[in-house]
Amino acid sequence: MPKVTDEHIEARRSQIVMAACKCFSRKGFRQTTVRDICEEAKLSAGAVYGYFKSKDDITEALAEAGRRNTRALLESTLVEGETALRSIDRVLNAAIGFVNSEEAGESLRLDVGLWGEAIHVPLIRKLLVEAVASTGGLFVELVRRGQRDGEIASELDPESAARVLVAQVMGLVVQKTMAPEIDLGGCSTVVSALLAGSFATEGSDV
Amino acid sequence: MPKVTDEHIEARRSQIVMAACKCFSRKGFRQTTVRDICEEAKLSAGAVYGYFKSKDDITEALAEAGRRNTRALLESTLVEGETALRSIDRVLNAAIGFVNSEEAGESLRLDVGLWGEAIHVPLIRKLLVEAVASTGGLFVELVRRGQRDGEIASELDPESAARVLVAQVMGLVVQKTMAPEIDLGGCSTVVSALLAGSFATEGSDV
Amino acid sequence: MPKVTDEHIEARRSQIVMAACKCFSRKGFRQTTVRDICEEAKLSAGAVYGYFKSKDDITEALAEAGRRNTRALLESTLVEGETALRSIDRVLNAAIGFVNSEEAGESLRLDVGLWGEAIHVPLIRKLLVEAVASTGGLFVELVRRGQRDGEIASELDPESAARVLVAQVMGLVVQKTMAPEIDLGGCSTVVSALLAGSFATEGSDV
Amino acid sequence: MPKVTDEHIEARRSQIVMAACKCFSRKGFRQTTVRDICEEAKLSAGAVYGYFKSKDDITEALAEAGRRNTRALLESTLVEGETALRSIDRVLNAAIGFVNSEEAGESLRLDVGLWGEAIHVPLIRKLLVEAVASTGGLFVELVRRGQRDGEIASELDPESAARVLVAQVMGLVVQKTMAPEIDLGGCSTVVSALLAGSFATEGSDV
DNA sequence: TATGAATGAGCATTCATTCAT
DNA sequence: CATGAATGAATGCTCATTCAT
Repeated sequence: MPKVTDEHIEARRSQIVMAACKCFSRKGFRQTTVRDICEEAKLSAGAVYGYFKSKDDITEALAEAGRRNTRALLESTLVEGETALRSIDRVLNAAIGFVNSEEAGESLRLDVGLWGEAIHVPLIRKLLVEAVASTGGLFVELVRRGQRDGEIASELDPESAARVLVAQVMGLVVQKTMAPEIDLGGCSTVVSALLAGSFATEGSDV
Repeated sequence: MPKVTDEHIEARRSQIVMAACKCFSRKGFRQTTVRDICEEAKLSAGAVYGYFKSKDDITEALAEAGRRNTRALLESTLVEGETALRSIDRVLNAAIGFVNSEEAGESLRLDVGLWGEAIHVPLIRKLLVEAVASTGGLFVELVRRGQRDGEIASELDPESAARVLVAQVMGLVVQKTMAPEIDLGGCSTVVSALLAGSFATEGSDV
Repeated sequence: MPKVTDEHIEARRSQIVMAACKCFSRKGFRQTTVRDICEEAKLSAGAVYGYFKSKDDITEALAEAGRRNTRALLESTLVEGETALRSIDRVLNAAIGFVNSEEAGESLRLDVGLWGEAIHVPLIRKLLVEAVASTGGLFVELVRRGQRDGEIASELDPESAARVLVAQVMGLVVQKTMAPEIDLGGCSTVVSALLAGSFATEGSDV
Repeated sequence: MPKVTDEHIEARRSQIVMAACKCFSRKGFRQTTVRDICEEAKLSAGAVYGYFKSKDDITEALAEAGRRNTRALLESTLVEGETALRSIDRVLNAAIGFVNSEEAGESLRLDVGLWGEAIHVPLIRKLLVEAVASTGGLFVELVRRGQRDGEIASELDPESAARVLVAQVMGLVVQKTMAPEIDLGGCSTVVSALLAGSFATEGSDV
């Protein structure tokens, strides 16, 4: 019974988090009631409160789950034995491609909602900062490798570079969420050009 | 029935919007009550409802005001008789500098909160899309001029380029809001490098 | 100036009462706001409160005005040199005819609303009781004359008879107000039959 | 999840309706707050809103309950094997007797309040029209039987006659509600006389 | 007097949370 | 463990009334 209990607990928690996920991305945080989540999870209020101690607690679990997903998504994109610059370009384009896809909508709305929520819920903020650090960490490593290999300008701060790269995608997430009808296709090309140094033409000066 | 009426109305609306601004950036949308706004504005509930017909109405006015501010901020940064590429760089760096500054915190938190809110409040979304379009419009023009002058790669879509540039700043806004302690100083350098084509070293390949 | 003032006061009060009358019969008491009345009267709130000290005060003035109208209406129906029974029949039928008419609707709704209101507003109740007494008084006199002239059964209590006669009309008012589409035409005939003793056939027994 | 659910729901609804009934007849609709009802029902606001979706919803349930009561009251008065005319007389007198009784006061005030409310609440009006139709239906049948048996003048419209009979009682309800101190004793006699044709003396002419 | 902006107590209603079953 | 009825504080909003101009 003890073993079952543990898995059972995880299964239930996950069931609730997924329900909350659907509700939040559908109606936003402000408008989602615990009742909504209960109905979506086909569980009674009492049951939900057996697994989470408050609505904010559910939200936090959600943020945590989101962080794991994002990281997994990014890592799956990496390819062995590829130059760092190429990896950065590939990961960025994969991310933009995902943001641009139809099926990403729900999770994107959820993310943006979470960012808005983070402002006044310290724990969510903490989780989000960790998520950015975690994602950013991957870029930091790539940038460092690029610099070591002489591909990336060595005077740039790797942390800042990673931050800029992550920010690029985050900004596009916000825009796509605001106006899902826009097509991010051309943006990939622009980002690649920026990375490759072909945004500005040879000889022009900043 | 003095003639002040019209100015008076605007003054009051602005007073309320500013109060809401403070409250929202302090506690978030979900947590700010109409009462909070009334207290911050030192006005009674009845008075507030004489100028706005609902809490959401206030939020909309807030978004509208934000849009005007952002646009004004950007335009003030432009300098006559400068190459397009330089202008883009200057505007971007000015924006990042602002985001990085202490005093921007409140308005940044407000923006991010608004983005989260936009998801399920169509009017806010509309306002935000317009704001992005308005800001982006400035970049579109700059990119076009840059292409005309042979400074910027002509095969890039100006709209997408503008979107990418705006996204860059938006992403940094989110990050700074999540963790106000981070310093965006190095990011400016990275962004400039990206624009100038010196992110990747000569000869490296994407 | 003093003379003018007095007439002026009366004119304004009447203007307000008539506006309230329209509003009440249109939206009911519960739903009519002082603002509604002000708008209908094209007067400011301050002005209205200069002539009446509260919303209930307006309502009372309304009831008072209604009482005067009803009495005047009834008296205008009386004809000199007619038997009492005939007069009763004529007045009753005139009343039912009025109730049945299109244009009576507004004032009917107002009356029924007033009756509902009377329950918890003592002064309105008092005014209504006086109105019934005043109207009833006319019937009491007619019944007494009918009894003196041997037309009406002498063992009946004139007060009760008057009450029954007035009630007859009041009940029809309620019904017509609930369902304005019903036609009270046949009711006149029935009431006349009851008065004339031809409701039950000769020889039948109660 | 015990099986009590259904009965329980009905019990609670009835408890709330009865509490509302008390409050409404005591203070009128305009003055009764949901809080009053909650306190009278010894239930929390949340509980009340679990059984009714709005204050108006409670009012409607009240009207519906009233309709059932009235109909039941009337039907219990009917006696088998009695002439129609006698039945009409008996029912009418029973009704007037009830109206005249001390304990009827509360339900009477409620009715009159409901009539006033009906004016601008369509559903209440509908319910009331049905109630009148339901009560009237009983009289329509009696009148028809009376006409078939030659007791009641055949040229009278049964529907109108029923309407007149019901109106008679309704009018007395209003009067008694306005002035509970009046005694309706004599009115019964007058109504009987009208039915029996002995209101006007033999030979007098309408 | 007339105005209408301002007041603020009060209202109907919601919803996170608890707890007896 | 699960249930869902019950709680009640809190919310967005209204409106009778006042009062400085």
